[in-house]
Amino acid sequence: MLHNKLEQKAVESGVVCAVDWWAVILTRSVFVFVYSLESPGAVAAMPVHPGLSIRGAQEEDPPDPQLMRLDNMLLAEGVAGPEKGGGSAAAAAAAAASGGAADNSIEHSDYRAKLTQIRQIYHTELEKYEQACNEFTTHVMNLLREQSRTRPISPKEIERMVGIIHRKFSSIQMQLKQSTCEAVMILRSRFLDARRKRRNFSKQATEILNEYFYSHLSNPYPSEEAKEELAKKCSITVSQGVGSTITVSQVSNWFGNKRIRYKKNIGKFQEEANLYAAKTAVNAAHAAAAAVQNSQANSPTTPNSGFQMKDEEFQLDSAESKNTLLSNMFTGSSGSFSLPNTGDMFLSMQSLNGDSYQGAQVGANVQSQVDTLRHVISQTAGYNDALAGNTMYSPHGLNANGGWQDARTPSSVISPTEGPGSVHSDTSN
DNA sequence: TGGAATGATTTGAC
DNA sequence: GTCAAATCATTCCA
Repeated sequence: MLHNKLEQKAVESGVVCAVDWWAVILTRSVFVFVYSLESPGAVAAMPVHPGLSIRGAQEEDPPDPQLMRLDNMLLAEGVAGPEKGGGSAAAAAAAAASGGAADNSIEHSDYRAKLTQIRQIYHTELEKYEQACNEFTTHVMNLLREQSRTRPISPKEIERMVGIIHRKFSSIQMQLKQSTCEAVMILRSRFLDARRKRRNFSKQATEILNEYFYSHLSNPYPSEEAKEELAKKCSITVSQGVGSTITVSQVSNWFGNKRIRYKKNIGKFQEEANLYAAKTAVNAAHAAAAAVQNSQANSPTTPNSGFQMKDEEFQLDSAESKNTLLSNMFTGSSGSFSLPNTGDMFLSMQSLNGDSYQGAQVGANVQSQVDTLRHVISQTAGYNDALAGNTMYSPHGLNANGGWQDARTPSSVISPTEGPGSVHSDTSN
């Protein structure tokens, strides 16, 4: 009876209603933030009510499993707990989950910035909430003190009232944490969705990747260094909007997809393979010519001594004049080329590869291009039975089981114009 | 608009 | 950890 009267008085004085009202106010900020992800600026317009508090209740109440789950989640997401660079841990986790893109892309920093905002809102509201709870408890205690003048109030009664307040504020706290978790989840899903959103690579990027793939057809497994190099090369040419770069994992994805799809449908990729093989072969010819010129210039008696073949060292002008034999074999740049005498062609490449330059780096450097040319030759000459075991003329380096020969010991040549002479060790395997 | 192409993800083996 | 394979999800294009 007395209790009912007291509660009624509390309601009349707006005490209990205020608690429910606070539940709305305190959690609104977080919700508003979530919706403001779409329309930033709305947060600033929201009024903020002065606070409450309930620290005592948190210490006294038995741990709520749901609350514990929320706490753990907020900690894991980097919202609760000590600040570590504005939730960078969560951002890194999200980046890792999205394919290991450890780059500081715009999207990444955007995610971090928004997570920091959520964290700030959460802590501000939590602080206000604790303060408000303390004030509110004090207010109720004063009310009880007033009541004690007219009637005796037992400690049990006081305890019960405080308990009611604490439970109310606990539920508010739960709502705040829930809202924050939802905000983080929404942000995260949008962030990940945005990354999942597929964009085709630029033509140049695809060309670079294809060039590498077809020039290493016998073993299309680029090393980490090669992947990095390719990613770097591709990023230069990619223009897909702000923050669009090709990462190492994207390069890995690309090669993974390419290997599978090539193997599944060799016929379909034939033309493409020929095109790139021809392209690479011309490059190889140019490189070989440059090597010849270089070696002659450097040391007439000891050819090729100390020669290092690299893209930037190509001497295309002289290559043009010294390799008309090979260059003339390819007509146009569309990939359609004629091989009137594939045997001769192969012989000339053999001599390039082994005979004339045996033991020299030049020979090693053009090895992959020779492989590519062999592929062209074999295709043109009708060596289509790739899986039949003719490894000499295997157009794609696939073994009889359908796997690439020596797939676990990849060649790691950075540039299609480089050869096995500059093989990098593939630490990933 | 439907199918092809393609980048990303998942799963399981190693 | 990487890989192949299957699959999903999106983009491209006739």
